[in-house]
Amino acid sequence: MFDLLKANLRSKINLSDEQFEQITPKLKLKFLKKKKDLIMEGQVCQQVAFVNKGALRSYSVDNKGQQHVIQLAVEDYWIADLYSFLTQTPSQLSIEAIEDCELLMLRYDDLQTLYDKIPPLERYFRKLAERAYIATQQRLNVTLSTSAEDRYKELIEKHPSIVQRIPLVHIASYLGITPESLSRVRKQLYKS
Amino acid sequence: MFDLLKANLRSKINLSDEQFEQITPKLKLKFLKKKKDLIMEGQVCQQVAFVNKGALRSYSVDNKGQQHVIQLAVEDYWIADLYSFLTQTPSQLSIEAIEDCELLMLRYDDLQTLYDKIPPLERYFRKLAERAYIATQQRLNVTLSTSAEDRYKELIEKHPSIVQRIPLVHIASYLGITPESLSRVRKQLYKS
DNA sequence: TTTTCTTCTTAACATAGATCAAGTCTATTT
DNA sequence: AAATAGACTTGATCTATGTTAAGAAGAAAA
Repeated sequence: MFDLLKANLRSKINLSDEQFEQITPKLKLKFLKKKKDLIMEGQVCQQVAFVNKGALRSYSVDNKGQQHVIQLAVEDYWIADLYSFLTQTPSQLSIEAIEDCELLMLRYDDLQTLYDKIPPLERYFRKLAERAYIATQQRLNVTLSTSAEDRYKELIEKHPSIVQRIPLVHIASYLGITPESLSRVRKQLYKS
Repeated sequence: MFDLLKANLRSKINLSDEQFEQITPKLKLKFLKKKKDLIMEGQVCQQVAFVNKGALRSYSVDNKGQQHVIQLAVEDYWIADLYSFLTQTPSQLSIEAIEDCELLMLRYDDLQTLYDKIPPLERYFRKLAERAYIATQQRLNVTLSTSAEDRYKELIEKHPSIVQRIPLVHIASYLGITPESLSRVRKQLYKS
């Protein structure tokens, strides 16, 4: 049950078995059915979720009612509305299961306590935040500088499994284009 | 010389004078003239810079030779090519002074050592990375969901000083539009 | 099996913003 | 003072992507 997370932590920091055993009691296993919400806009995001199994998306809704996929998460990723989680203010995002999910939930207060008890854990989340920042900056850069077609190609290269698992609507939204456009892009790609 | 940084650190973490005095010897003051580069594409980013005075931009160059502003930094901000800095691989970004600058430079190795000596400093950079991640995610969200005009309006609201100080070309690039388009957006805004 | 969703595709038309090409107005250099 | 460069604007035209609308094919529900 904790194997995936343990391996993930240990790939980035030094963590003794005792330290890991201080963490596990704080982790709550949660099952979430496809289409169900993990959090909804307006709630305070109290927990971060580590994905043991399944796939989820976080998305915002703009003033025209359109959804925009902010993050896609599959096994071995964390997902949360970090803004809400860190500031403990109501969420502007919603998170929804795209497939049936098995999640490990970690509460805000517990995490703060663990930071003080286990310095390597704070290092882990520092690194995680840094990587997430870099990745988002690169995504922004790609969004500003390349065509829809190139963005799709890049996604295929970087995350081929996502392209296969996740419905086209959500991928299109993640790329910042309409499903219709993505469909045309695909058609174009098959030609050549 | 260290007042701005000290205040900044202390607004986010608890830090004793002794701890701060462990940090200062590692900070090197650097003056950078307008239009000069802090780092150029291809170099490894060895240091992060805290801006005491002035303004800088980091930017990428795409395969058509077009520049894209990734980050704008003024007083009280940090700037670096974080990807290069964290992975210690050659930079894909360049950083250039938009105005004459006074910077405090902190080396990668020194920072790693300081993390071990001063846990609050690691906390500071964890928080910094988290905020940067959130801000970039929101910027991406805005870029994907709103018109050039609305993005410009939002920038004026969030960072009015930047809009006044920084040349239009760079603001346009930061917003992901051409200078011509931004000029038209401005014209449109003055009308109403 | 029939009906109803989902997911994806296709086509015709509309538009925000890009591109290309000048031109103005200041500031800086010579 | 003249010349050059920098910062911004304006207009005409073009294009990638959005919008609207419809339909196909498979999956799920009834």
